[in-house]
Amino acid sequence: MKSVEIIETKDSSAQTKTLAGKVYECIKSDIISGELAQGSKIVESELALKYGISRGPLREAIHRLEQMKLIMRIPHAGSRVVTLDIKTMQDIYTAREALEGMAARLAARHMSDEAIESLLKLLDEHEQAISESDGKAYLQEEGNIDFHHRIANASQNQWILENLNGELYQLIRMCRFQSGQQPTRPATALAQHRQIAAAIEQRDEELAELLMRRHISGAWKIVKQILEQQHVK
Amino acid sequence: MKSVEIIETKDSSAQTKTLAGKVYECIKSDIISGELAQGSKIVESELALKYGISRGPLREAIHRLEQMKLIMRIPHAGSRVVTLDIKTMQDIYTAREALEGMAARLAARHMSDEAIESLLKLLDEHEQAISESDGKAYLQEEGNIDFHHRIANASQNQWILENLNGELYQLIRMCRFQSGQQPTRPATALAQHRQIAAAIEQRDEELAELLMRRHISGAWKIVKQILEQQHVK
DNA sequence: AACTTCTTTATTGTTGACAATTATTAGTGT
DNA sequence: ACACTAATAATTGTCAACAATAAAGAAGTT
Repeated sequence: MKSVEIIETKDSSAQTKTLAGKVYECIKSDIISGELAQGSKIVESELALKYGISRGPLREAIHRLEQMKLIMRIPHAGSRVVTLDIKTMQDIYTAREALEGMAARLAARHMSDEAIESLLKLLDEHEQAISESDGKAYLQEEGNIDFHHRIANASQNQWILENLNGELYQLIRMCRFQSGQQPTRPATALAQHRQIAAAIEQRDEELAELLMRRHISGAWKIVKQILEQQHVK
Repeated sequence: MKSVEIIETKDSSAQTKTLAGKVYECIKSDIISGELAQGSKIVESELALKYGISRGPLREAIHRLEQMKLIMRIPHAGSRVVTLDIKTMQDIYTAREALEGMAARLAARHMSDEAIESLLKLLDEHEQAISESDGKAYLQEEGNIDFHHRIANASQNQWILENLNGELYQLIRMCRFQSGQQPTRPATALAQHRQIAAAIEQRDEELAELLMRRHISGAWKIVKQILEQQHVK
């Protein structure tokens, strides 16, 4: 019986002020980490007891998770944790390809010179991190996310930003987490990141979008192989 | 004091079985139609009284509207109807351009021959409708939506489909409704639709995506002009 | 008069009990 | 033993009262 105690993080500060928000974060973590198994049934009274709150705020948390597509719900019949089959993940990656491609195009258009410089510096740090410890790929993974976040931010498109950092990001993270994927080919990824950054630096919108889309569709091919090896239908 | 009574429609049948679902549909209509003005404050007890339900389900409805981005909410401080400024609408249209462009690409890949034939037939009907009554543009507007829906469906991408028909569609509809936009240049739109359909028929993914993106970015330019004329900041 | 602080008020967040619905199980007939 | 129906239990949906929080207004100080 764990009680609700969350450290306030910058991206969820506004949400965690309420009980529902805190529990939402808790359950989200449990789903993404697999503590709540895919396809398992969500019983409101059970979870309410587990987190030591009443069903009201818990219900709200569940609804948010439903909107985040981490939970499937049928009226009067209850909710289940989503099951990530290959088709679902392909749809996610395809949507991400479209949106993040557009984000790269917009970044090439809007990104400030200082932000571009900072981005290039970030890539240098990544290179150093990779060469220094080619085993510890964790940092590279974090850096990977960082890179993509910066592009999304630079797009200055609120809708695209929210969807990339919200729904799509959570589902991809869940997929990575539960299939135990280690970052593949960090050097290749870095090279592609450099190409994208260069295109942005040259304000070449067309190229930036094209390269980002290739980068993501390439990532999907690898993820797909891993999933197929694990007999995920 | 209107009570809740909704005719079940196919796309919302699963949602309207519960009180929260019905009220959600009601409020959504009121927001899109402008009966609930942009930026106006949402007071829970007020609305609960208006619709004759308790605050529980109403709260759930509000949360859904928030996820649909029709309402902005701040914890402990209440909710307001979203205000559609030009930047927001531009973000929406840009996201739509990316997603529907991808949808057109996927449609060119996956659409069945019968569906394509049916699509071409639909366009013939549109042509007839336009020439018969070039004043009544309402039908053309409906048809426009129908065309885009078919492309989205043919993409067979669940995520893209849900977002195009959900969030993005509602916000664009709200914008159209409240700025009193009449369908502009139905003949031009039809011609572009024909081009897109032709590209799909030829299974030319690249061209289908390109044309769809041009089509939507063109539509945005017109919408933008209208909004600017109305001094929407 | 303007600013700060405290009090009041209005609104949201939370709770536990109750109603409605669905899933499960027991019972009956063939 | 199997299929169908009826009673039962489990779970979700709804409600109304209570607590916590933030906005609005009054009082006092500089």
